[in-house]
Amino acid sequence: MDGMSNAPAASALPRRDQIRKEAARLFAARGFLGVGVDEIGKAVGISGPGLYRHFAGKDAMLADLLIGISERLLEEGRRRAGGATAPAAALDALISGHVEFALNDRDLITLHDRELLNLKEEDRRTVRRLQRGYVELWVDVVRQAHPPLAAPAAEPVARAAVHAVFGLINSTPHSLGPNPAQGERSGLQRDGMAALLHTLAHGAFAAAAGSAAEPA
Amino acid sequence: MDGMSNAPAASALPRRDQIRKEAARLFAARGFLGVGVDEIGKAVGISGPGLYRHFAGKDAMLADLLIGISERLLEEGRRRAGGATAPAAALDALISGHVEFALNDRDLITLHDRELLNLKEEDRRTVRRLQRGYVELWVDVVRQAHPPLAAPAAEPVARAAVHAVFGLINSTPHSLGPNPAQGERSGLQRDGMAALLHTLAHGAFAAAAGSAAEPA
DNA sequence: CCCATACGTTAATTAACGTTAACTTACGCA
DNA sequence: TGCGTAAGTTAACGTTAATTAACGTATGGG
Repeated sequence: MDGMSNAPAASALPRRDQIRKEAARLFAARGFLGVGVDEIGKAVGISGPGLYRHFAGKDAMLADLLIGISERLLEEGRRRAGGATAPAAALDALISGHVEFALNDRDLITLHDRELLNLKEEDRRTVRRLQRGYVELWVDVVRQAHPPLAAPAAEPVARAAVHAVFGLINSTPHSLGPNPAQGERSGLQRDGMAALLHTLAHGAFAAAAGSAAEPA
Repeated sequence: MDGMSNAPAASALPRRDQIRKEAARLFAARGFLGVGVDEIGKAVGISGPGLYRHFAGKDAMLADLLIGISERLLEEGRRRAGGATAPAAALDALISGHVEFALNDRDLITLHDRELLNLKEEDRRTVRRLQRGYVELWVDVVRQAHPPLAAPAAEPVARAAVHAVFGLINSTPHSLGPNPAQGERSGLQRDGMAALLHTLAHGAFAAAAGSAAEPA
């Protein structure tokens, strides 16, 4: 009655994960409504309705992807922020983590803020709750790391700055080539891009703190 | 044979512009493929296929919107950059202009980088050409305003930073409430948001220049 | 007066898509 | 051995959506 007692190491990925990966790629490339189930099936080597053995429907695939990445972002963010000793180090760790996400899981980062509107109400609420938690985490850490933003009146500023920095880091899908698969990047190497995003994010927060310090 | 010799001041907007506005709002809210022509028709007071008297098809509406905003961004950007005396002032003017766009035309900014994949090949090429021109304009100005980025090796850095700052400024749709129509904002007032985005953008570019100056 | 044109309407056409049904096949295990 | 279940297959169903056809109506100039 368990159904999956042993983890099959024979094929690289379990079917379900294989579907997740291909669906994410296709949704990111052409949009949730622009991709048919037959196409997802073909991408994993089965055809069309065979997917219904693994997911309840197309909606369920998208929900699985968006909830999954939202959970992982929040969990990893909490771990990193909690593992730091000083606020500045916590912020640094959050930024590094988000940059890693944006570079490693480009498809999911793209879907994360592009396809939320295609979720059914309940799943959308779930994702939004997780996202809200993630934002709160960042806002708290940013305000601790940058004292001028800790003033009560500066809370909306800190919050808006966090959203803006998300937009900044999540911009990588637009600024890199079409998809991972090459060693040659369009210009900047992967590590260079990570370092640059890190720097830009810190610069943005520092500027926000500076302007909040002298509100004139 | 001209068809529109006089500009009708009777109704607020000509039908065509009315359609543009409502289509942009609906596409931004639920995605190009998630909106039917009947719905667009109802939003402007006519029903369904009546739209075909004004646009060749649904694709043509999206193309019109995306090409239109790309042209206006590039044109206004060139005007602002050209009207400045010093590179720093030119960059400042570019940032202000883009922030104004993001705050005034949220729907179009959203569509601009979300629905490009729903364009037919030819229109997509047109939009991309305009976008490329806009990016080139920014890259040139940023490198003049920040000498460390003018080094040949720093060109990819400048380019990536420009994309990142676009992501930063364009994040406003996510960080503000659902849509314009209220005087009360979710937290930050409109002018405060404009000032903050301006500050964040400058901070990011300054950080990029700083890191390029000491590549260790 | 009358007809060409702009602007709509509703009905019909056609294609695509998500999902379900009905039916195989391989296989672990009592 | 034989049965239950996981995992597919193809065919059918029902819906939806974009577009086109066929058909009205006002209007303004010749």
